Amino acid sequence: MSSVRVRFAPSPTGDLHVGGARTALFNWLFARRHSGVFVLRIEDTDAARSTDAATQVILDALEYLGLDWDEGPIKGGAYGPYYQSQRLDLYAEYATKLMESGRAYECYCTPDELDQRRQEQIKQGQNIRYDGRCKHLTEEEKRAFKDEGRVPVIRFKSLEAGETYVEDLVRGTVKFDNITQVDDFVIFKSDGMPTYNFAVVVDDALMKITHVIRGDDHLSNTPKQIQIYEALGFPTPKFAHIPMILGPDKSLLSKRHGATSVTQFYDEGYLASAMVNYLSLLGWGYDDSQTIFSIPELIEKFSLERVSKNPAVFDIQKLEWMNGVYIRELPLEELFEVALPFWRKAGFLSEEISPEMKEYALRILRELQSRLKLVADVVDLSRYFFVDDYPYLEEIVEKILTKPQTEEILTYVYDVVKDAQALDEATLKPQFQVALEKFGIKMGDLIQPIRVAVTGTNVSPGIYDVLELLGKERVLARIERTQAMLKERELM
RNA sequence: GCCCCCAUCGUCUAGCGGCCUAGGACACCGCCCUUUCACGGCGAAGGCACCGGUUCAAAUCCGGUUGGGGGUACCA
Repeated sequence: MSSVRVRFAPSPTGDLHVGGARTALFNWLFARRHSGVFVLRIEDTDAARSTDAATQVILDALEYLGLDWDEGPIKGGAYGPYYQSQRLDLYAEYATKLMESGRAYECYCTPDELDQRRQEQIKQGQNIRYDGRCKHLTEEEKRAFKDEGRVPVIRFKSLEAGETYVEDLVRGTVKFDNITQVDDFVIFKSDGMPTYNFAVVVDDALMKITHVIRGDDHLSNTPKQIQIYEALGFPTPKFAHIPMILGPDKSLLSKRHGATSVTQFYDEGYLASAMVNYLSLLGWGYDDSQTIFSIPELIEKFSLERVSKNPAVFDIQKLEWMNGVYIRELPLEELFEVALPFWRKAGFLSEEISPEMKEYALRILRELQSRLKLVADVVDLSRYFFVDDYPYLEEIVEKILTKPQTEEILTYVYDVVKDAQALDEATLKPQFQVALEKFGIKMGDLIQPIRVAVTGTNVSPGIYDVLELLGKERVLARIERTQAMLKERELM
């Protein structure tokens, strides 16, 4: 049994889209599942749109997701180069073979002429296809065109009868009519670059790709590619077309639906484990009860047989939930590592971190862990732990600190804290209970004003944890700050 | 226009002729826990697009309709 070789072949024209990431993931899982080889190939034949920067972004995104490739950029391999722009002579070689065997020919029609004829075909309700008029050009005719300054393209001479069958691992056998569906398409552009449908075949064949796993949008192109494989005498690989990813409005997922690039998700603090898990569920499912899968589990359980046929809507809420699940499972030390860049960026922590500061940060994370959906949330949720001039949420002050007795309650708490041995629940709670009697209020009526006073908001971890973390000095200062703030408001 | 693909709760999906009164997860709603917010626990609501067949029996098979998606480039 020959070993599995699959590839992911992005074109470096922008960020890595989640659709591309999902395709890369399925290929990677398939390779790992079958102890095969995962090849990364950069399809940069569109010179106008491809950039080195975009290539780097894609490489970074794959690295972040943990999708390591066995052959490709940086790594190299026996079937390189892995940039299409460096394989031009190969494409020329195989195009020449097709010319020599009579399966390709020069076409001198200009884009304008082609477009005009296309419009005509549309108007007449005909199939849109190349009419083959350059198929039998004489040498004189070619010379005449050249003298006009025309630069030819090379077209593939497609089959003129019969049907082409795509044996798809996800969809079964799909039949295409050769006459109406496969025309003499361009394989070499006038700028000397191969087109996708040609280069992809040459590369996949030469790189010994055994399974082509790619987006559904390529299904219609497959018969063209199969005809090239056959014309060149290459064995055809197995195909598996996986469903598209859509936005909430059921149209193809794109930038206007919000975050769609892997880089954006990385920047917002999504864990790679959550991204991979979520992406794996877009177009694939295991059984009726499991949704959380570790990467080893995914590798063990992934199979093309269970890939679904219908397009999947990208559900950001489910991704967020899943990210929360993985954050909660993270050891505190690791959570600290991922939170650190966000804290630094917010200016809460500097480059140098003392052991005491790290200990403090770890204790904060212990309280915040169950409250995070995105790692980026850690900044807003921990602000008052790091800055003393934290903002007061106006509507919360209005709601909580304008109640009668607030002044007295704060003063009472101030005195309790001032004399307390420790700011833990065991010490404080009995004292607070005394206050309940004294003011005729419930625990919530006591704790909420304290919370707003020391954090500026009505949302925080348990109050005893907050007070203890803040420490006596800061708690007293904050109560004073709040009292001063309230006094000022009265004057206004 | 033509061709191809697809069709189970709002969303992702389980289901591959009888285990289905259609299961799970997210979201939503209610309750519990509770000092707020989360977490956690419990519960409710919610779907086989439609019409014909085949069959003793269909969400599952076949055909059509409708709807959605993709392709039809000197983009990939």
